[in-house]
Amino acid sequence: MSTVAAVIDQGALTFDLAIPCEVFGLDRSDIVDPWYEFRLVAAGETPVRTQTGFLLDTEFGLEELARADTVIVPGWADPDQPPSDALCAELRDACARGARVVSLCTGAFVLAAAGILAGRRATTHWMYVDRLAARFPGIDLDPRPLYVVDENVYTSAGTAAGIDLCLHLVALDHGTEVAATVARRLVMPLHRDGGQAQYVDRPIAPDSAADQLESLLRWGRERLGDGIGVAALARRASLHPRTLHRHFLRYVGVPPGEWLASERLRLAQRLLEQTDRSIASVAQRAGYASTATMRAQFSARLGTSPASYRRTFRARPASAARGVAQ
DNA sequence: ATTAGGTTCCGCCATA
DNA sequence: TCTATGGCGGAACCTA
Repeated sequence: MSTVAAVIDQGALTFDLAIPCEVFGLDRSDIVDPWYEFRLVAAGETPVRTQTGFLLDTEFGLEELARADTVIVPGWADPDQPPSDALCAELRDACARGARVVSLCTGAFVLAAAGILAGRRATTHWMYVDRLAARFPGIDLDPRPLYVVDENVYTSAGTAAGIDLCLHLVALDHGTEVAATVARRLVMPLHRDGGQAQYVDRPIAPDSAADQLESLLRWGRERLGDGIGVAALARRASLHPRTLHRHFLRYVGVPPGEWLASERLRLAQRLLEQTDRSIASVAQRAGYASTATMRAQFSARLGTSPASYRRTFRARPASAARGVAQ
Protein backbone atom coordinates (compact mmCIF):
# COMPACT_ATOMS: atom_id res chain seq x y z
CA MET A 1 0.00 0.00 0.00
CA SER A 2 1.12 3.48 -0.79
CA THR A 3 1.83 5.83 2.09
CA VAL A 4 1.03 9.51 1.91
CA ALA A 5 2.28 12.00 4.49
CA ALA A 6 1.14 15.59 4.81
CA VAL A 7 3.38 17.98 6.73
CA ILE A 8 1.98 20.70 8.96
CA ASP A 9 3.59 23.36 11.09
CA GLN A 10 2.48 26.41 13.03
CA GLY A 11 0.12 28.54 11.02
CA ALA A 12 -1.09 25.68 8.83
CA LEU A 13 -3.73 26.71 6.34
CA THR A 14 -6.74 24.62 7.12
CA PHE A 15 -8.21 24.38 3.64
CA ASP A 16 -4.89 23.31 2.10
CA LEU A 17 -4.38 20.79 4.82
CA ALA A 18 -7.89 19.42 4.45
CA ILE A 19 -7.29 18.54 0.81
CA PRO A 20 -4.88 15.64 1.28
CA CYS A 21 -6.83 14.56 4.37
CA GLU A 22 -9.97 14.34 2.31
CA VAL A 23 -8.48 12.70 -0.76
CA PHE A 24 -6.00 10.30 0.83
CA GLY A 25 -6.98 10.19 4.48
CA LEU A 26 -10.59 9.11 4.23
CA ASP A 27 -11.16 5.41 4.05
CA ARG A 28 -12.04 4.77 0.44
CA SER A 29 -11.42 1.04 0.47
CA ASP A 30 -14.83 0.53 -1.10
CA ILE A 31 -13.32 2.00 -4.27
CA VAL A 32 -9.87 0.48 -4.10
CA ASP A 33 -8.73 -1.85 -1.38
CA PRO A 34 -6.40 -0.99 0.17
CA TRP A 35 -6.70 2.75 -0.21
CA TYR A 36 -3.78 4.90 1.04
CA GLU A 37 -2.01 4.86 4.36
CA PHE A 38 -2.24 8.47 5.44
CA ARG A 39 -0.13 10.27 8.05
CA LEU A 40 -0.46 13.80 9.29
CA VAL A 41 3.07 14.78 10.28
CA ALA A 42 4.05 17.71 12.49
CA ALA A 43 7.25 19.41 11.35
CA GLY A 44 7.87 20.92 14.78
CA GLU A 45 6.06 21.44 18.05
CA THR A 46 2.65 20.02 18.68
CA PRO A 47 -0.06 20.95 18.95
CA VAL A 48 -0.09 23.06 15.84
CA ARG A 49 -2.07 26.25 15.93
CA THR A 50 -3.72 26.69 12.56
CA GLN A 51 -4.02 30.03 10.91
CA THR A 52 -7.67 30.03 11.87
CA GLY A 53 -6.68 29.68 15.50
CA PHE A 54 -7.69 26.20 16.54
CA LEU A 55 -5.28 23.53 17.69
CA LEU A 56 -4.32 20.40 15.80
CA ASP A 57 -2.55 17.45 17.29
CA THR A 58 -0.91 14.43 15.73
CA GLU A 59 1.22 11.61 17.03
CA PHE A 60 3.47 11.61 13.98
CA GLY A 61 6.71 13.51 13.66
CA LEU A 62 9.21 14.13 10.90
CA GLU A 63 10.71 10.64 11.09
CA GLU A 64 7.53 9.39 9.39
CA LEU A 65 8.55 11.12 6.19
CA ALA A 66 11.26 8.55 5.57
CA ARG A 67 8.53 5.92 5.18
CA ALA A 68 6.30 7.91 2.87
CA ASP A 69 5.93 7.27 -0.84
CA THR A 70 4.35 10.67 -1.24
CA VAL A 71 5.15 13.73 0.87
CA ILE A 72 2.74 16.63 0.65
CA VAL A 73 3.52 20.13 1.90
CA PRO A 74 0.37 22.26 2.11
CA GLY A 75 0.54 26.03 2.39
CA TRP A 76 2.14 27.77 5.36
CA ALA A 77 0.54 30.91 6.74
CA ASP A 78 3.74 32.87 6.34
CA PRO A 79 5.70 31.80 3.30
CA ASP A 80 8.62 33.96 4.36
CA GLN A 81 9.11 31.93 7.50
CA PRO A 82 11.86 29.48 6.60
CA PRO A 83 11.18 25.81 7.32
CA SER A 84 13.43 23.99 9.76
CA ASP A 85 16.65 22.36 8.60
CA ALA A 86 15.31 19.02 9.75
CA LEU A 87 12.27 19.32 7.51
CA CYS A 88 14.40 20.47 4.59
CA ALA A 89 16.69 17.49 5.02
CA GLU A 90 13.78 15.05 5.12
CA LEU A 91 12.29 16.57 2.00
CA ARG A 92 15.60 16.35 0.17
CA ASP A 93 15.96 12.73 1.20
CA ALA A 94 12.45 11.92 0.06
CA CYS A 95 13.10 13.58 -3.26
CA ALA A 96 16.44 11.87 -3.74
CA ARG A 97 15.05 8.41 -3.08
CA GLY A 98 12.35 9.03 -5.69
CA ALA A 99 9.37 9.60 -3.44
CA ARG A 100 6.81 12.00 -4.79
CA VAL A 101 7.29 15.43 -3.28
CA VAL A 102 4.23 17.61 -3.57
CA SER A 103 3.46 21.19 -2.65
CA LEU A 104 0.08 22.83 -2.47
CA CYS A 105 -0.19 26.56 -2.92
CA THR A 106 2.55 28.35 -0.94
CA GLY A 107 3.99 25.02 0.14
CA ALA A 108 6.22 25.66 -2.86
CA PHE A 109 8.22 28.04 -0.66
CA VAL A 110 9.11 25.13 1.59
CA LEU A 111 10.22 22.94 -1.31
CA ALA A 112 12.21 25.87 -2.66
CA ALA A 113 13.87 26.45 0.71
CA ALA A 114 14.83 22.79 0.75
CA GLY A 115 16.53 23.33 -2.59
CA ILE A 116 14.28 20.89 -4.39
CA LEU A 117 12.89 23.31 -6.94
CA ALA A 118 16.18 24.66 -8.23
CA GLY A 119 16.30 24.16 -11.98
CA ARG A 120 12.84 22.62 -12.03
CA ARG A 121 9.59 23.69 -13.52
CA ALA A 122 7.10 24.65 -10.82
CA THR A 123 4.12 26.78 -9.97
CA THR A 124 2.46 28.35 -6.95
CA HIS A 125 -0.45 30.60 -6.14
CA TRP A 126 -0.51 33.43 -8.69
CA MET A 127 -0.35 36.06 -5.93
CA TYR A 128 2.94 34.61 -4.68
CA VAL A 129 4.70 33.91 -7.95
CA ASP A 130 6.73 37.12 -7.86
CA ARG A 131 7.78 36.64 -4.28
CA LEU A 132 8.85 33.08 -4.88
CA ALA A 133 10.81 34.08 -7.96
CA ALA A 134 12.51 36.91 -6.09
CA ARG A 135 13.54 34.77 -3.15
CA PHE A 136 14.54 31.71 -5.12
CA PRO A 137 15.91 32.59 -8.53
CA GLY A 138 16.67 29.59 -10.67
CA ILE A 139 13.20 28.06 -10.53
CA ASP A 140 11.50 27.73 -13.86
CA LEU A 141 8.26 29.21 -12.56
CA ASP A 142 5.11 29.08 -14.62
CA PRO A 143 2.20 31.04 -13.13
CA ARG A 144 -0.35 29.68 -15.58
CA PRO A 145 -1.12 26.01 -14.93
CA LEU A 146 -3.13 24.55 -12.05
CA TYR A 147 -0.25 22.24 -11.33
CA VAL A 148 3.15 21.36 -12.70
CA VAL A 149 4.90 18.02 -12.75
CA ASP A 150 8.69 17.82 -12.98
CA GLU A 151 9.86 14.26 -12.54
CA ASN A 152 8.82 13.33 -9.00
CA VAL A 153 8.22 16.91 -7.90
CA TYR A 154 4.66 18.22 -8.07
CA THR A 155 3.66 21.80 -7.35
CA SER A 156 0.17 23.23 -7.49
CA ALA A 157 -1.37 26.67 -7.63
CA GLY A 158 -3.77 28.30 -5.21
CA THR A 159 -5.83 26.33 -2.75
CA ALA A 160 -8.40 24.49 -4.82
CA ALA A 161 -5.82 23.62 -7.47
CA GLY A 162 -4.45 21.33 -4.77
CA ILE A 163 -7.53 19.19 -5.25
CA ASP A 164 -6.79 18.94 -8.95
CA LEU A 165 -3.26 17.83 -8.18
CA CYS A 166 -4.27 15.30 -5.52
CA LEU A 167 -6.82 13.81 -7.92
CA HIS A 168 -4.08 13.66 -10.54
CA LEU A 169 -1.95 11.64 -8.12
CA VAL A 170 -4.86 9.27 -7.54
CA ALA A 171 -5.19 8.93 -11.30
CA LEU A 172 -1.50 8.08 -11.61
CA ASP A 173 -1.85 5.36 -8.98
CA HIS A 174 -5.25 3.96 -9.83
CA GLY A 175 -6.32 5.27 -13.23
CA THR A 176 -8.69 8.00 -14.27
CA GLU A 177 -11.84 6.02 -13.50
CA VAL A 178 -10.96 5.72 -9.82
CA ALA A 179 -9.94 9.37 -9.74
CA ALA A 180 -13.26 10.23 -11.37
CA THR A 181 -15.11 8.32 -8.67
CA VAL A 182 -13.30 10.24 -5.95
CA ALA A 183 -13.94 13.49 -7.81
CA ARG A 184 -17.64 12.69 -7.99
CA ARG A 185 -17.73 12.14 -4.25
CA LEU A 186 -16.05 15.50 -3.72
CA VAL A 187 -18.52 16.91 -6.22
CA MET A 188 -15.55 18.16 -8.19
CA PRO A 189 -14.90 17.90 -11.89
CA LEU A 190 -12.09 15.41 -12.45
CA HIS A 191 -10.29 17.74 -14.71
CA ARG A 192 -10.69 21.47 -14.83
CA ASP A 193 -9.71 22.75 -18.22
CA GLY A 194 -6.95 25.23 -18.41
CA GLY A 195 -4.87 26.95 -15.86
CA GLN A 196 -4.79 29.73 -13.38
CA ALA A 197 -5.13 32.24 -16.19
CA GLN A 198 -8.87 31.94 -16.00
CA TYR A 199 -8.90 32.67 -12.27
CA VAL A 200 -6.36 35.42 -12.03
CA ASP A 201 -7.80 38.70 -11.02
CA ARG A 202 -10.59 38.55 -13.51
CA PRO A 203 -14.08 39.35 -12.28
CA ILE A 204 -16.62 36.64 -12.85
CA ALA A 205 -18.80 38.30 -15.42
CA PRO A 206 -20.48 37.19 -18.58
CA ASP A 207 -17.76 37.21 -21.15
CA SER A 208 -18.77 36.48 -24.67
CA ALA A 209 -15.27 35.56 -25.79
CA ALA A 210 -15.04 32.99 -22.99
CA ASP A 211 -18.50 31.65 -23.83
CA GLN A 212 -17.56 31.23 -27.44
CA LEU A 213 -14.44 29.36 -26.48
CA GLU A 214 -16.53 27.14 -24.26
CA SER A 215 -18.65 26.03 -27.17
CA LEU A 216 -15.56 25.69 -29.34
CA LEU A 217 -14.08 23.32 -26.76
CA ARG A 218 -17.24 21.25 -26.84
CA TRP A 219 -17.11 21.18 -30.61
CA GLY A 220 -13.46 20.16 -30.54
CA ARG A 221 -13.99 17.37 -28.03
CA GLU A 222 -16.72 15.86 -30.19
CA ARG A 223 -14.42 15.79 -33.18
CA LEU A 224 -11.21 14.48 -31.66
CA GLY A 225 -11.70 11.33 -33.68
CA ASP A 226 -11.51 13.28 -36.92
CA GLY A 227 -7.92 14.15 -36.14
CA ILE A 228 -8.59 17.86 -36.08
CA GLY A 229 -5.72 20.27 -35.54
CA VAL A 230 -5.30 23.88 -34.54
CA ALA A 231 -6.24 25.10 -38.02
CA ALA A 232 -9.61 23.32 -37.83
CA LEU A 233 -10.36 24.95 -34.47
CA ALA A 234 -9.45 28.34 -35.86
CA ARG A 235 -11.66 27.83 -38.90
CA ARG A 236 -14.57 26.75 -36.76
CA ALA A 237 -14.18 29.79 -34.52
CA SER A 238 -13.60 32.10 -37.49
CA LEU A 239 -10.46 33.32 -35.81
CA HIS A 240 -7.01 33.78 -37.16
CA PRO A 241 -4.81 31.00 -35.73
CA ARG A 242 -2.66 33.61 -34.01
CA THR A 243 -5.74 35.11 -32.37
CA LEU A 244 -7.09 31.71 -31.40
CA HIS A 245 -3.77 30.97 -29.81
CA ARG A 246 -4.03 34.10 -27.69
CA HIS A 247 -7.62 33.38 -26.71
CA PHE A 248 -6.64 29.91 -25.59
CA LEU A 249 -3.79 31.18 -23.46
CA ARG A 250 -6.05 33.72 -21.88
CA TYR A 251 -9.17 31.70 -21.25
CA VAL A 252 -8.05 28.10 -21.25
CA GLY A 253 -4.51 28.55 -20.00
CA VAL A 254 -2.75 26.38 -22.57
CA PRO A 255 -2.22 26.77 -26.32
CA PRO A 256 -4.76 25.11 -28.61
CA GLY A 257 -2.47 22.35 -29.84
CA GLU A 258 -1.56 21.45 -26.31
CA TRP A 259 -5.21 21.38 -25.36
CA LEU A 260 -5.99 19.02 -28.23
CA ALA A 261 -3.13 16.75 -27.28
CA SER A 262 -4.26 16.42 -23.68
CA GLU A 263 -7.91 15.91 -24.66
CA ARG A 264 -6.90 13.16 -27.04
CA LEU A 265 -4.77 11.51 -24.44
CA ARG A 266 -7.52 11.61 -21.84
CA LEU A 267 -10.03 10.14 -24.24
CA ALA A 268 -7.63 7.34 -25.10
CA GLN A 269 -7.04 6.63 -21.41
CA ARG A 270 -10.77 6.40 -20.79
CA LEU A 271 -11.34 4.07 -23.69
CA LEU A 272 -8.51 1.81 -22.56
CA GLU A 273 -9.86 1.70 -19.05
CA GLN A 274 -13.51 1.25 -19.79
CA THR A 275 -13.81 -0.61 -23.07
CA ASP A 276 -12.37 -3.64 -24.76
CA ARG A 277 -11.73 -1.86 -28.03
CA SER A 278 -8.47 -2.81 -29.65
CA ILE A 279 -5.51 -0.50 -29.28
CA ALA A 280 -5.83 0.38 -32.94
CA SER A 281 -9.48 1.29 -32.57
CA VAL A 282 -8.77 3.39 -29.48
CA ALA A 283 -6.06 5.26 -31.37
CA GLN A 284 -8.41 5.92 -34.24
CA ARG A 285 -11.29 7.01 -32.03
CA ALA A 286 -9.05 9.43 -30.11
CA GLY A 287 -7.85 10.92 -33.35
CA TYR A 288 -4.29 9.67 -33.49
CA ALA A 289 -2.94 9.14 -36.97
CA SER A 290 -1.59 5.74 -36.01
CA THR A 291 -1.00 3.49 -33.02
CA ALA A 292 2.62 4.57 -33.18
CA THR A 293 1.60 8.19 -32.61
CA MET A 294 -0.54 7.26 -29.66
CA ARG A 295 2.22 5.13 -28.27
CA ALA A 296 4.68 8.03 -28.50
CA GLN A 297 2.25 10.30 -26.65
CA PHE A 298 1.70 7.74 -23.91
CA SER A 299 5.39 7.33 -23.48
CA ALA A 300 6.11 11.07 -23.44
CA ARG A 301 3.25 12.12 -21.20
CA LEU A 302 2.49 9.13 -19.01
CA GLY A 303 5.74 7.23 -19.13
CA THR A 304 3.99 4.04 -20.15
CA SER A 305 2.51 2.32 -23.19
CA PRO A 306 -1.17 1.99 -24.11
CA ALA A 307 -1.10 -1.77 -23.58
CA SER A 308 0.48 -1.60 -20.17
CA TYR A 309 -1.77 1.28 -19.22
CA ARG A 310 -4.74 -0.93 -19.96
CA ARG A 311 -3.25 -3.86 -18.07
CA THR A 312 -2.83 -1.64 -15.03
CA PHE A 313 -6.11 0.18 -15.08
CA ARG A 314 -8.69 -1.80 -17.01
CA ALA A 315 -11.68 -1.75 -14.65
CA ARG A 316 -12.97 -5.06 -13.46
CA PRO A 317 -16.46 -5.13 -15.00
CA ALA A 318 -18.24 -7.23 -12.35
CA SER A 319 -17.62 -5.41 -9.08
CA ALA A 320 -17.44 -1.86 -10.37
CA ALA A 321 -21.03 -1.61 -11.46
CA ARG A 322 -22.83 -1.54 -8.15
CA GLY A 323 -23.20 1.33 -5.79
CA VAL A 324 -24.15 4.93 -6.06
CA ALA A 325 -25.82 6.06 -9.21
CA GLN A 326 -23.99 8.77 -11.02
C1' DA B 1 17.64 5.36 -35.98
C1' DT B 2 17.45 8.98 -39.09
C1' DT B 3 15.45 12.47 -41.50
C1' DA B 4 12.75 15.57 -44.25
C1' DG B 5 8.58 17.97 -44.16
C1' DG B 6 4.96 19.35 -41.50
C1' DT B 7 2.76 21.71 -37.37
C1' DT B 8 2.70 24.46 -33.37
C1' DC B 9 4.30 27.95 -30.35
C1' DC B 10 5.40 32.52 -29.32
C1' DG B 11 8.16 36.98 -29.42
C1' DC B 12 8.03 40.88 -32.10
C1' DC B 13 6.16 44.44 -34.87
C1' DA B 14 2.51 46.74 -37.78
C1' DT B 15 -2.10 47.95 -38.06
C1' DA B 16 -7.05 48.89 -36.73
C1' DT C 1 -2.71 55.82 -25.10
C1' DC C 2 -4.61 51.26 -24.64
C1' DT C 3 -6.20 46.92 -26.48
C1' DA C 4 -7.11 43.46 -29.94
C1' DT C 5 -5.86 41.46 -34.28
C1' DG C 6 -2.97 40.00 -38.30
C1' DG C 7 1.32 38.49 -39.95
C1' DC C 8 6.27 36.96 -39.91
C1' DG C 9 9.82 33.81 -38.80
C1' DG C 10 12.73 30.95 -35.93
C1' DA C 11 12.79 27.30 -32.65
C1' DA C 12 10.92 23.29 -30.95
C1' DC C 13 8.31 19.64 -31.60
C1' DC C 14 5.72 16.11 -34.15
C1' DT C 15 4.77 12.68 -38.01
C1' DA C 16 5.51 9.50 -41.50
